[in-house]
Amino acid sequence: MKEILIKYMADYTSLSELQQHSIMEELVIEKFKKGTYLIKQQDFTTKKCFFVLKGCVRQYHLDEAGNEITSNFYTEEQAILLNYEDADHLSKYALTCVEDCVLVVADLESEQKMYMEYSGLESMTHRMMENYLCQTQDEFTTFIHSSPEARYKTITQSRPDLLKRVPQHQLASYLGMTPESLSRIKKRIQ
Amino acid sequence: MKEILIKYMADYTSLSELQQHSIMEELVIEKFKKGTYLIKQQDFTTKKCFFVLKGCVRQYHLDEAGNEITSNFYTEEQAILLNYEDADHLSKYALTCVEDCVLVVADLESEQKMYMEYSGLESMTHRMMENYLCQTQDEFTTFIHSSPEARYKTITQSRPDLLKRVPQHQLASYLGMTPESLSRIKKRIQ
DNA sequence: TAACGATCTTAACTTAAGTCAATGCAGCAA
DNA sequence: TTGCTGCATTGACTTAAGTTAAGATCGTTA
Repeated sequence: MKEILIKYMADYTSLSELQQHSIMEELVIEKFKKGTYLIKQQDFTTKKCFFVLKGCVRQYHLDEAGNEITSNFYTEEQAILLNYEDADHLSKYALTCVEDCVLVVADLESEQKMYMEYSGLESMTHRMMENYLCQTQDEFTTFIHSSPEARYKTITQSRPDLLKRVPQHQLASYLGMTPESLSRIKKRIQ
Repeated sequence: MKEILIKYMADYTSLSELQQHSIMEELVIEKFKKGTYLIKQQDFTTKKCFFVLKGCVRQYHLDEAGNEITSNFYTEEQAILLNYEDADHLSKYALTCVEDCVLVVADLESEQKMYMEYSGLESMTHRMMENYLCQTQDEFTTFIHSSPEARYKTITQSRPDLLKRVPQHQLASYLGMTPESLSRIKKRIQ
């Protein structure tokens, strides 16, 4: 399991192998059963983040009408940053395990502590964050300029595994369309 | 002009006033005429970033069919991170000044140098980046789950200034719709 | 096994947005 | 002033996606 992290870090880090291993030892790795909530909408929360080693986590919230709006699926090697911008510290989103999961779990204190301990670590996560941001902006652009059908084709290419792992109606929501539309699109394309 | 930056930094920083001012002195601030390109699509580029003190910068690219796809407008107090993920270091996007602009200009070296010089600065930009990422993800979610009309209404609320500052057809592209649709939507809402 | 609920599909209908084309309008240059 | 150019509006038409509602399928549990 840990080799996933090692591999991931290797792309970014200027840290020594020794440091990398020692960091790994300090990380909190937890297992969660399918259906578990990592956090619920409106939960009080301090800063938290996760890194998916195994499994699939869904991020969603309920809109005014009470519909579930799925905003993201996180799978292997993806980082989850929890939005907690509001002054009240109540989470806008819920995070729930679509499958059994193995996650690295971190909070603000543990993160700060590690940054103190390993100089160079913060600049590494900083760079990871920048890349993640740019990638998110790219996806934003492609999505916003695509029809629902084009968005489905894109996801088919970029994350084919999701189609198998996730219920259609949740995927439809993630793609910004109704389950009926997604069903029709699939039929249209064969 | 600089008070904008001071104000902005104040929200994030743990740096002393003295340090803040000294950082400000080191920053490169440049003026650009309306129509100037900060970077063109396919330009070779190393890491660059900007911070808008005054003016409006448009980010766009040409799609396969040769249409201009506008992906962002950056205005006062917004940071521009250039996407340069590709190994070839060719910029996916163009950045052009919609108005006369005053920008903080930074590149990878100057950034690294400052981080060395002022400990605590990197963790500040790191936090800014996290917030920016979460905000982008939020926008992504609202946009993807909105109709073109709803997106227009949202922008009307969140960035009313844009409607005045930017040509309609570019705004339409940014909102992921045709200029004709935007025109009709405006008429519909009055 | 049967029955229930949840999910997915299908169908009929409505509507908003895309497409294509024409017109209107403003700014600019000759 | 005239005419050019680019942008915005309008109209007619097409189409894909939303809406509503009815079945079909699947899995779970009693």
